[in-house]
Amino acid sequence: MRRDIFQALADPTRRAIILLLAVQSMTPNTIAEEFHISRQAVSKHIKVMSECELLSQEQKGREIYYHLQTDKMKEIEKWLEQFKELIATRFEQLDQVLFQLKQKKK
Amino acid sequence: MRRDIFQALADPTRRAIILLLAVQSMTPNTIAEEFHISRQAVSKHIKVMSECELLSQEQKGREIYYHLQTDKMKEIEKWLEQFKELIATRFEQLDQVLFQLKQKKK
DNA sequence: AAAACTTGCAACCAATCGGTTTCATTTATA
DNA sequence: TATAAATGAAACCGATTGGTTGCAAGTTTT
Repeated sequence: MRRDIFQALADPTRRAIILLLAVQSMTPNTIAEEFHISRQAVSKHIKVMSECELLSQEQKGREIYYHLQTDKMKEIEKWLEQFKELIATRFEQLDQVLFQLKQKKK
Repeated sequence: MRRDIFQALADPTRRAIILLLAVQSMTPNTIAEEFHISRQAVSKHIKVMSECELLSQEQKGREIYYHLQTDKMKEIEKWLEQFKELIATRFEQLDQVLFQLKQKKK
């Protein structure tokens, strides 16, 4: 079961959990209170995010605090950068084409 | 069937198609040549991306050229910005806490 | 020691996903 | 005009998803 941060972001509930944990590390119970789904459903979302190393856990007595691994989000940014670079080169190519057309005119 | 650009990005094949189309608009057939899946499978990926308005089509005879709507990608960036802002405020809060601790010491 | 709390895991379920094969339609070409 | 090409849509399939309920295990609290 290959996990991927893009998959982690695909679900709206998980995105909301990420934003929650971006502000403050929390336990599954307190996270679940924010949504209208069961504690176990939240637990499954946490599992998905843990599997792609987006979350780390810290046991404190019988509670577990989940921390967001903010660095992992850079993978998204990295992909977006790659994308933007391609767009940029596309425009460079277009510029080149337009320049050549201009030359021909002369 | 609510579509979402985050869903569009969730599949690795679709991400590859996006990068392809970022360079150059293409027809389903030419896209399919790049992958080891059927043309129809590519067609389904295109459908998903069209449904969230990430692609637009341009009919040219019996061919259809698919164009990437690059603006749509900004929704991802927008969400990422929101995320980064929360992280920033978290550090501000941390700074505040550290400052208060320092004051107490005095 | 017993009861309560916090959690993860397994079993189950309907819906969706990513792929296939088959077919119908439209457009270009022989 | 018959044939070939390009595409989308539908039916089907096994795997995965996002949810549920029930349960077991560890930790506090009484």
